[in-house]
Amino acid sequence: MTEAEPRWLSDEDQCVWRQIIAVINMLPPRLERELQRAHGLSLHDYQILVQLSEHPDREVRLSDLAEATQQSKSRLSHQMTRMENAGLVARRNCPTDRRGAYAVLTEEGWRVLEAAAPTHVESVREHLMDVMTPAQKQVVGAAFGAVADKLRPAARSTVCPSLKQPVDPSGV
Amino acid sequence: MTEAEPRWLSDEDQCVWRQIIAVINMLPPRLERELQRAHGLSLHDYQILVQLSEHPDREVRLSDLAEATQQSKSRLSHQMTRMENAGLVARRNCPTDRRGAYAVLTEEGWRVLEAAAPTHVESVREHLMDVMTPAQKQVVGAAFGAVADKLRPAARSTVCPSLKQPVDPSGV
DNA sequence: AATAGGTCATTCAAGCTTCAACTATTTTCG
DNA sequence: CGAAAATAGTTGAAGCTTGAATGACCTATT
Repeated sequence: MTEAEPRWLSDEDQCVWRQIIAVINMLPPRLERELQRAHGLSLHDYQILVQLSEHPDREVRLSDLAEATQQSKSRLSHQMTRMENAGLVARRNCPTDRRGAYAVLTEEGWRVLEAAAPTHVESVREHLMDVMTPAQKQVVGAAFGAVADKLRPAARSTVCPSLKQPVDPSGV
Repeated sequence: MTEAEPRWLSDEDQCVWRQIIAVINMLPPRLERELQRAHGLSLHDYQILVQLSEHPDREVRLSDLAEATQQSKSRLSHQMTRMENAGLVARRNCPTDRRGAYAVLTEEGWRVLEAAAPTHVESVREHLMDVMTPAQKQVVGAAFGAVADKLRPAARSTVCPSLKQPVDPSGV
């Protein structure tokens, strides 16, 4: 693609976009392979374990979990089934809403997460965080924060009580 | 996720990492849905069409194409089969290396790309480029260029020169 | 010229993701 | 109230991705 016609991307923007998409294409597979080899977990498994571990009683409503991990309910449902079969999580019916259910972290799931976390963090450092300067990281954080906010289904940012204790800005 | 024992992530890094992964999780599906609805193309289809369109004779060796689009040969092979069936590309045997093959952009593929490009560019703008300030874009380009370079098997840098000049992050 | 070892590309099977359809429950509101 | 609409979550089938295995060909070394 070359011609500059209506609302095209400038050369600089084009270049930035290609770097971003290259990272999007390469980073998750790399992290996943390392997680997989070392602990038999997928990246999505890991993200779910992390979410659960950070919530009171290590349980989260499925809808909230789907939103927190940026995936469809359908996918989460399949994912849950797999992780349930692997013994990492369990489902629990919601007493106050009979449609609903909680995902609960099992003891096993907690242990696996504890074991996997250091390796995974090391991967993230090696391939991402240690490659950027502190100043770059700060700008990237701000820029991607804005992008992510705009991508998120805007509705319920402050509503749902079962999510989010206040405090820690890093802790979603 | 609590103890800080080995090499953990700082709160700031943690926060940056979560923004990045949120974008990685949300951006491609969003762009893909818009491309799909408007032109029946997947993001990977589009990336391949773009690559081909930019090469002499609109053809590229499959290995090179796989590398340029950051995917495995296996995946590309399946992808090619699908796109061939859709009439977007064709395969051509390499005359000088009988193991090899070229992917060639068809007339149809070119037309589809021409039709899809404006919409897709608009999506990229809307969800990504227009959300970042020029200064942010520059820093993100440089940072992700470094990350991508380190993730790539061996190859050369693809950071365009304009991104390499340092930037004052306070001006962001 | 022979052979060992590399590269190019495809195939298969298993697993994962997507989308639409579906059940069951709760909420809205005329 | 009671019908319509919205929400929570699941399911199934089709399609896509992955990783290992394979076949075919090239290249370096001897």
